[in-house]
Amino acid sequence: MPDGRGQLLAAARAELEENGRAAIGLRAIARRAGLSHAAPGYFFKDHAGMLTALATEGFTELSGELETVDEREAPARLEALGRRYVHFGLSHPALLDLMFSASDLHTDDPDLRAAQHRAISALTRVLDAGDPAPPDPRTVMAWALAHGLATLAGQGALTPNPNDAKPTVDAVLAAFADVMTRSASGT
Amino acid sequence: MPDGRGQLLAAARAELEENGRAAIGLRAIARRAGLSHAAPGYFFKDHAGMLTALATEGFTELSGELETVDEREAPARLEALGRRYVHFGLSHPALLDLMFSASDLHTDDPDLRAAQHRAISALTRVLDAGDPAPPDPRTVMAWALAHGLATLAGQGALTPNPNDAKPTVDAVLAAFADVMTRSASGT
DNA sequence: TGAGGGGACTTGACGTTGTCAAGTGGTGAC
DNA sequence: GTCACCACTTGACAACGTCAAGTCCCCTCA
Repeated sequence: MPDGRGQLLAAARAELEENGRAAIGLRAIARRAGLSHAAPGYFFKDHAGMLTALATEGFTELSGELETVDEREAPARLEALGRRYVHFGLSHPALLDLMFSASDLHTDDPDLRAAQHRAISALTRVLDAGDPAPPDPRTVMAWALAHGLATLAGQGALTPNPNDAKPTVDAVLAAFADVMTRSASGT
Repeated sequence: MPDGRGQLLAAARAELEENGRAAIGLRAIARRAGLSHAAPGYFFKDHAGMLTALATEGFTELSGELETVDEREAPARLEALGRRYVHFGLSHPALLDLMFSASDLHTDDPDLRAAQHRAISALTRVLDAGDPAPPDPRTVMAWALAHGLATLAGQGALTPNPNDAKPTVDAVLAAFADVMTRSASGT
């Protein structure tokens, strides 16, 4: 059960959340996982490759959370989706940051792309009830709002301590849902 | 006029935009600026200190752009603000990313804090016509939307190539302004 | 039973990095 | 004319990412 790759990824996750992105060195995670200094190179090829694997894991987890939203509960699903997205960002701020730092990742990695696609599908399925291209501006709007809220709150931009941000976040999500339904009813 | 600190910051900016965050090494920017390998240490103390200086510069520039919005043009100012924020993010994606990566910066640096405060003031001044605490949820909502849009577009999450994102972004901002005015008129 | 091959690492070495202590040169004050 | 200060440089060190080569162990096929 203790497979090297998994242990290394877990070590990297821990290092990321405890000490920030700069602390995830290949040798540091190897030490933490109890493997030799070159083991990460064997599994991930590269430092960027290792970050890519970490980001992939992040997208997979995010998808899992988003997919628990029931597509049928029409009025509340938008808010539910936003709440889950933001909750993810508040629980793993550094990971969300990494997931969207294109220049540090191998953006053409097929696993990464698949995981990204799954997360985006989870969003569009609920919001658009489909997968239209180009997406409805309102879908992108909801995604951008959730994403911005998640990153701002997670980095402590809204409140000095990220943990205090939840009331603000909830108020914003509620206001957004309110604004959306009002504008829709007036059509 | 060629002061060391300024040259180093310029070199760091160039390295960041050309090769991404991972490429801004202390020695690399020293080489690029034509100084000795330890010069960055003298000016910035730390690697994190150097990133902090870079982020500070970013916030100052962002403030400058946001402050050109005229506070009086009531209906359009919200959209104008969002457009400038997103434009900044599209022009300097890696910099915006860095500015909000708390774990890589010295977040208690007074210069950084002042620059952050100035940027946030520029936002709240236009949106709230003041500096209320806690801020109006709608203010935070507009900020989060602009921020999310800027980071998603800048990292190529909306379109494969970040440069193609502008039409999408414009559509979203227009839709947001529309939604906001509709919901306000129905009060 | 024994040879062969492959996966999962380790060992060792290389050049490069961040950081620090100590030095150097030039400018202005007294 | 010396003294102090500023803006760096020089040199050293441990730690880092990357690569080539080696080791161990399990599985397969004869």
